[in-house]
Amino acid sequence: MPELPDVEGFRNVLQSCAKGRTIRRVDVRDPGVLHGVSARRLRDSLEGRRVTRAERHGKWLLARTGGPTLALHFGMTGLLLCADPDDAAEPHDRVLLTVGRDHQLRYRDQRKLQGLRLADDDFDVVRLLRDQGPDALTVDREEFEDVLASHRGRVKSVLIDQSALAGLGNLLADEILWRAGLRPNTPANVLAEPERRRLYTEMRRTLRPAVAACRVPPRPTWLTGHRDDPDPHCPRCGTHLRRTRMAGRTTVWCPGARRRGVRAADDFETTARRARAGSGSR
DNA sequence: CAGATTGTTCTCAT
DNA sequence: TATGAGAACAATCT
Repeated sequence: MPELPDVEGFRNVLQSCAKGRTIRRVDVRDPGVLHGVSARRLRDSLEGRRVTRAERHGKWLLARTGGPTLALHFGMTGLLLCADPDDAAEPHDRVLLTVGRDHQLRYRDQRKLQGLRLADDDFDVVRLLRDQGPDALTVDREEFEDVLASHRGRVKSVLIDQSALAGLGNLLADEILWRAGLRPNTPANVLAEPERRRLYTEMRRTLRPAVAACRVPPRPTWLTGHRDDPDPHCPRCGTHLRRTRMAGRTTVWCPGARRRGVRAADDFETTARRARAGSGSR
């Protein structure tokens, strides 16, 4: 589940739950989620330290302490929540961090595909993020277009390749390509300038509401709202949606006419904006 | 029971 | 060197 918007939500959880508070207790209930660090060393490194900053790069969440940094990755099913330390933990709560007097961060994950790491210092953080591309939420248009121009692979593969661009997952990539009216199997480096520009614009237009919702919202006007339908149709043009496999992931796309669909989407957003502005000013 | 899953990483082939 | 396919990882659901 967790893609950039979800992790951005977890960053807010981390921020509001722990920022400025001291880590009083580290309770590793399942060491299976720890990577490269023992439960003991994690505890000894973190207990007594204060959480100073919550940062995110791509799908990585970082809890800075001024000394070591806790790095969290949520795989497909992970999440972070803030609870009362007195509330009973659930079976999939793998690590509990009691912060301050009455807050507790809980790393919960049904599976254990990813997990927690400890970076001893800032060099370690750099090492951890070394292979990550620019963050999808903050990358500027020029750099984004450079990413496209420098990859010959299919544009969908490039969008979900964390070393090319960090943060997008399977749902977001399909959603953004659909909005931009581009086929996922197009080689990234053959996209013309207007297409590259459109892709960047639609990435931003998709990310903004997704981050606000802390997920890719399955709205009726979005591809994501229909991709799991038994007989999925395009919410813009009604064309029967195609499901294929690309880069090992289920890929949903609309084989219908393209420019028309893009305008329809633009019109929808513009109309919605006007409606809001109108109702607000009257 | 087979097959699927919104993530990453590795191996092998092209 | 770059890219793609497939498997592996863990746990659950259809």
